[in-house]
Amino acid sequence: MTSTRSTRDGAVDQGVPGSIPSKAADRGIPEATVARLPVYLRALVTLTDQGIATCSSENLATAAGVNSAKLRKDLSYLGSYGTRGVGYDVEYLRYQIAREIGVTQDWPVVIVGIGNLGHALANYAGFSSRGFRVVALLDSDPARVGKELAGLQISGSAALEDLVREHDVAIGVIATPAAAAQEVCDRLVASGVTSILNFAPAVLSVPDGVDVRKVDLSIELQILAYHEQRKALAFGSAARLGDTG
Amino acid sequence: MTSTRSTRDGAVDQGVPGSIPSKAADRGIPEATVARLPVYLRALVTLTDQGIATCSSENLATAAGVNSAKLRKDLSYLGSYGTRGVGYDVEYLRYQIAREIGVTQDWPVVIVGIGNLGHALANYAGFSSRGFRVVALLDSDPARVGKELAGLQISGSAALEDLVREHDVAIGVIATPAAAAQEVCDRLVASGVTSILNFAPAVLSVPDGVDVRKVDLSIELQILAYHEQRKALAFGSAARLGDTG
DNA sequence: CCCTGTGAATATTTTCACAGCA
DNA sequence: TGCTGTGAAAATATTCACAGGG
Repeated sequence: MTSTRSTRDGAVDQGVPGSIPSKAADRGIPEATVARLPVYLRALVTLTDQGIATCSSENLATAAGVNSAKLRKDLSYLGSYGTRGVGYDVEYLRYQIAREIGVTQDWPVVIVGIGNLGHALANYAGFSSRGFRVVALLDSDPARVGKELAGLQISGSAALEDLVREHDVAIGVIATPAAAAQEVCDRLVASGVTSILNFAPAVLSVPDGVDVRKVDLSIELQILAYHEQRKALAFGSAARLGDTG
Repeated sequence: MTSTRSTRDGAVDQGVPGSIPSKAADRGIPEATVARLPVYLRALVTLTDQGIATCSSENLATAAGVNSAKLRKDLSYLGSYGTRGVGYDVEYLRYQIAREIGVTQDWPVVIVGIGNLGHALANYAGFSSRGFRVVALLDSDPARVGKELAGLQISGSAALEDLVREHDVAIGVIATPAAAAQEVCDRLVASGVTSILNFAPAVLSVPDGVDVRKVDLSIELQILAYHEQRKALAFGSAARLGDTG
């Protein structure tokens, strides 16, 4: 470990120069809560679509798939946006959460690697509707460069640095094969990207201050397989199968 | 909450009939550890590919992107597979983890919803190489039914129940639009599926004993956006922007 | 009353630090 | 000696349970 200390949320505590460490300015929301805010946001949008204007913590918790104590605790980190005895105004809470997450503004995003998955990501509608705008698609395969996809022309990878700077991109999506991921990551970071969503099955190493989140299909399946195996052992021939220990 | 109690790992504690609750039989591995085992497994495969036969916890931790204390603690739940003063035998440890996860056997999987994403999932190579075999592709769109993809013919959704039973499928992948997800989920569960990987942006409700994992692009992006916003506030015009508090 | 917001109690996860074995 | 395996401590996260405002 170096002398820079990681905070709870995996970001970096660099003792920000002119900042006052007052409780209000440094409203440190727990990472577990941050990860659930988008879920609440989506649930609130669903409620709005159903014409529901007010909801209790119980209603919203059900819609979000959590229990109401957790929901209330999570919301308490943002402030007091409910009314005791009544509940929450759906629109108002939705706006407050969107603002807290930072999706009241639009984030430009680049996608690198337009194979099967990159293709699907580029066409994903939820992107644009939720505060993100795909501004560039990049691929190193000359056969793909120049093709149009989701209203954009696929650029060659040489254009990466220029495109990131031109559009002031802070968030990059990597959907390349594992072997290319680290190099792409390095180039994105060098160009100014400070958040990366990685779909490549590789561990990325990045400097402090850069956030990486990883989405990995086969890891998710393996986690399910573990639980399946336990269920099978529990119900089937008890503790016998394959246990050579 | 009903009277069945959830265990730490989100599965169900049904007081398994004939099982002995001895420490060895009920090797309850913490969920956080279970989620990392596939990462270690992949790192070990990478080390093998590089011709490395032995590694220290430090080596493996670096390859997996965690710290060595965490790695050793995690591995300690599986047993003592290392050698003090030496390290771990890569092949041996790889096999032990694969067995613990349950990927020494092959799991049949169905994918429901063959749009952009389902298409990409069906073609995903990592599937077959990691203990999973796609045995059926299903879609409700007649225009897609009958088309061939990744060596399989797409079936109409009416065939769901038969296919699940025929192949004894325990794991289902949902890649339909949100509106269809719950119905598909219900049908999968009714046919015998007990683990679901959900790519649809919807909260699924399932009976006790069924595990659901969710993968959601826009949630991941929003989590990154939150941290981006914090970084921007920290470095930019300090704590002023949009903070009307 | 009803339902939010929150301290306090529990549970889980991570990290430390070192005993103990090859 | 060097590195694993693990109790104990610290940090996080979840749940309980109830004070308090509308």
